[in-house]
Amino acid sequence: MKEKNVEQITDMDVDFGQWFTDVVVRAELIAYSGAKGFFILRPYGYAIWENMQNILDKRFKELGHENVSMPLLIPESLLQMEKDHVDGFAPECAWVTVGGSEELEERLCIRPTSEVLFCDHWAQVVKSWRDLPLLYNQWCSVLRWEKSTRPFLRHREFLWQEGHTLHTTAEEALEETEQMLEVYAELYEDYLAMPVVKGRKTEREKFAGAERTYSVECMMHDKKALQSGTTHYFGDGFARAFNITYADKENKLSYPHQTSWGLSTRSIGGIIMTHGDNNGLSLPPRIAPIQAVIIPIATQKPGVLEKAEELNKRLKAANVRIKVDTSDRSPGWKFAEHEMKGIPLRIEIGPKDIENNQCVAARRDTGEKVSIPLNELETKVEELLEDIQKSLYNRAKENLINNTRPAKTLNEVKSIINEHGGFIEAMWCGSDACEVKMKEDAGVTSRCIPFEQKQVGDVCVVCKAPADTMVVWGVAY
RNA sequence: CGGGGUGUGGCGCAGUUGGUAGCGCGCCUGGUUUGGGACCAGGAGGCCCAGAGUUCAAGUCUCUGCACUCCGACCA
Repeated sequence: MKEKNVEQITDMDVDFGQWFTDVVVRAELIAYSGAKGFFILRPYGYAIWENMQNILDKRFKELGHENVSMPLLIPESLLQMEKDHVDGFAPECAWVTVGGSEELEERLCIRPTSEVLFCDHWAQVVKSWRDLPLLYNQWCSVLRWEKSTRPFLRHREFLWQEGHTLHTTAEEALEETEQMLEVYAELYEDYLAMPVVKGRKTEREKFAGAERTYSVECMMHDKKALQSGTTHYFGDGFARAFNITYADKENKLSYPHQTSWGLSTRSIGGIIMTHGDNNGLSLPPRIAPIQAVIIPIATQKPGVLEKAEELNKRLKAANVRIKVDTSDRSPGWKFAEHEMKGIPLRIEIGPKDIENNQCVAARRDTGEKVSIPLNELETKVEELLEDIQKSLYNRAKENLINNTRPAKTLNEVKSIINEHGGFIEAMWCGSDACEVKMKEDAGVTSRCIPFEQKQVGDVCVVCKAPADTMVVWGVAY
């Protein structure tokens, strides 16, 4: 595709960070607010989030989850009941200390995550094995006082969903943890056209207070890793800390087993950095708020607007998320604008087309233009959207495969990272010291221990002790 | 929290040796156009980030803040 928009969007090969910022602002996904790290999700950006919400919310409910709403504020004493958890989150909490003109007796934390709120509530309501499992989810925003902030990738306040569940057995809770990871993986692979690496986090990288953390990891276009969704298994640690007990079938008081899992608007940053190019955003059809835009050419010529409206009605009836751009901008302007906004398909209809009983469709992903006979409109558009979805996925998958490399020695890791970046598959002995060494020497962190293991060696990439665990390493966002 | 960058109409920028603010884009009105960011005419819009200095005079010089942004360290 021809290079355009250079005045407006920084070339991604010149400065990927600036490119990203340019795209989110120019495509009207986000606006900066008056407070650092607090971003405005504009209608177009929010619409992407709403589509994700719809997909996930439906899945959650199919799997038996119920939505709830927990308070925004957490009393300090409550936050402190689980030691690892408070150690993990206290450094980035924001506090409410004054109500009206009164200094508060106990300061209140603005939730950075809501585990303790659920625990406190469950300690009161859970009585019997008949009450379990509890499968809860909430859509909300949380606050973490990040030091450096970026649109989508690191907000101080961000929108997410957090699922929290309580089970009678460890097995059931673990199953839930893995099942929800699978739900996230499906969202990424099937809807966002983003291939994922599924796996388990190391001790060092796991969630504060969790016994196990799983994640889906994605590779961005600049070959850095984005942790794209996490699920946690807590065992009965929180239950013990918060004294959540129930009478089991033998009338013994027992501690339930717990999970939590979250996915945030960060995923929108992932879509941008996976599919975007120098012309702006490029959205997978299944998540795009507008899947195709009709551009009438020569709108004053008789019949053009009417024909455009007719195509609009037909495609709408075929459940395509479609809009007609009847504004009085020039066609060229509209082409560039809608490309920047990542609309997967553009449909041009002008006097020449009407004469030939056709329209012209242009793909956002490849720039390719094809003529479509009007009697095949619906089927061709659906085919094209499907094909764009697939080809975006395939392209991202290629990027992931081509930039994942095995390494046997620390030196090899370093040279791969310096030369190519991307993911590195290397064996690991399981020791924290070796993980730290990877970070210090090569600048990479463990992304996850993939479920799909490969034997890329017999010994730890750092200490040479026998190792049978393969870890994926990378530079993370 | 460290290092860099930037603060002048909505956005991007000019602004000379200090003399009281301009350009492009965008926006509004009308008209002509329309197959890759069209053209003409008219118009609206500014406590020059803030505070304190220096000076007859500060967008410009000097301090001190603040904000945003990028890159590191830390985290979804």
